[in-house]
Amino acid sequence: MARRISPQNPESRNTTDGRRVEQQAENHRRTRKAHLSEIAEDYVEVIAELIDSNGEARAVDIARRLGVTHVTVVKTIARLVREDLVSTKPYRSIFLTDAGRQLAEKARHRHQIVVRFLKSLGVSDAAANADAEGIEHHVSAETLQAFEQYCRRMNHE
Amino acid sequence: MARRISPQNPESRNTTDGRRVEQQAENHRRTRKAHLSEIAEDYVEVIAELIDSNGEARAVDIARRLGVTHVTVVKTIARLVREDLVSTKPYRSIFLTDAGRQLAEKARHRHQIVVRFLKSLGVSDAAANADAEGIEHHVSAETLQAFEQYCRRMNHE
DNA sequence: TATTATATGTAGCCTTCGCTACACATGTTG
DNA sequence: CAACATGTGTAGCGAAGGCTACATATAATA
Ligand SMILES: [Mn+2]
Ligand SMILES: [Mn+2]
Ligand SMILES: [Mn+2]
Ligand SMILES: [Mn+2]
Repeated sequence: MARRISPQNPESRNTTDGRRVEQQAENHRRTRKAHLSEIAEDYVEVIAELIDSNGEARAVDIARRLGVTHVTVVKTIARLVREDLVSTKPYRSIFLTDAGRQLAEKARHRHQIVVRFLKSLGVSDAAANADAEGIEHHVSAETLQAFEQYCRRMNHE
Repeated sequence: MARRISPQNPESRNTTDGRRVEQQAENHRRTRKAHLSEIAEDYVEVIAELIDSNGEARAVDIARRLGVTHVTVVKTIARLVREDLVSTKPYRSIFLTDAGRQLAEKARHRHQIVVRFLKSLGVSDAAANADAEGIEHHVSAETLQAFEQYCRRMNHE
């Protein structure tokens, strides 16, 4: 049983199939890579929100909003500093660099569109907000545009 | 500048705001948790595919489809064994447990719905397939239902 | 101002998912 | 069956994101 059709046996290794498999791998790689930027996006998004509403972003507030401890925030912020998305001074609050502000703006924009889209589809506010937090990071420009278009169509009728 | 309205100053700490912040934290926690199951879902999904098409799932094939090395596969499979989703014997291929099969079925189903939904929205095949790989893991039952409903509406007209 | 509450920072731990390098088992083929 | 190709396993590394415990700094207040 369990006859071996695959690896060493070329049967399932034709070019067509090989291309399909490579495409699948590429999609998974993209998704994994997206996950690396997810956290960065959520951080700068929350930081931008805090700066808007409070005038500044402090580690405890970021921690509270992300549901992690302040230690985790401090460590992650260190990475974001390395990546030139935020800047800090000891015992002072956290600032966005130009790149960080830009990323935050993009993230916020996308977040809003995804939420609006889900609501337009008939999803409840609670579920829309919850799901958007994950979905937002995996939406390509093309898909985002489709979401926007759908919202527009819904409103203009 | 940068007046301090937040932490030690109660101004932005009323109950309403506090609840909103707690909700936001909960959404982020959910998303993080979802990420832990993402990889498990992708693995069992790919394993199920391979068993269907090849009669068995081997580490190299899983690796090829996920775009990682076989070492990563072996290590992750070890975790899935601990979690009772798959089983292995040394130098033999990889099998799904009942729980694994069940999860794979759910993952495949969801994956298909998300892809169909995106295509129905007008997204290209390439983008739909790529984006679905990430989106699928962040779609609640409610949202999935909304996706299905939309597809049905599109077909029945 | 002294005390207390809150915020920030640091040390050190864990887990997961990646990788390379190399050893060993199994399958294929001359 | 011997040689070679392919698959599997293991050792050991790194980066990230979590955490607790504890030290230090800053802010609020008695
Ligand atoms: Mn998010
Ligand atoms: Mn967001
Ligand atoms: Mn996936
Ligand atoms: Mn999938």
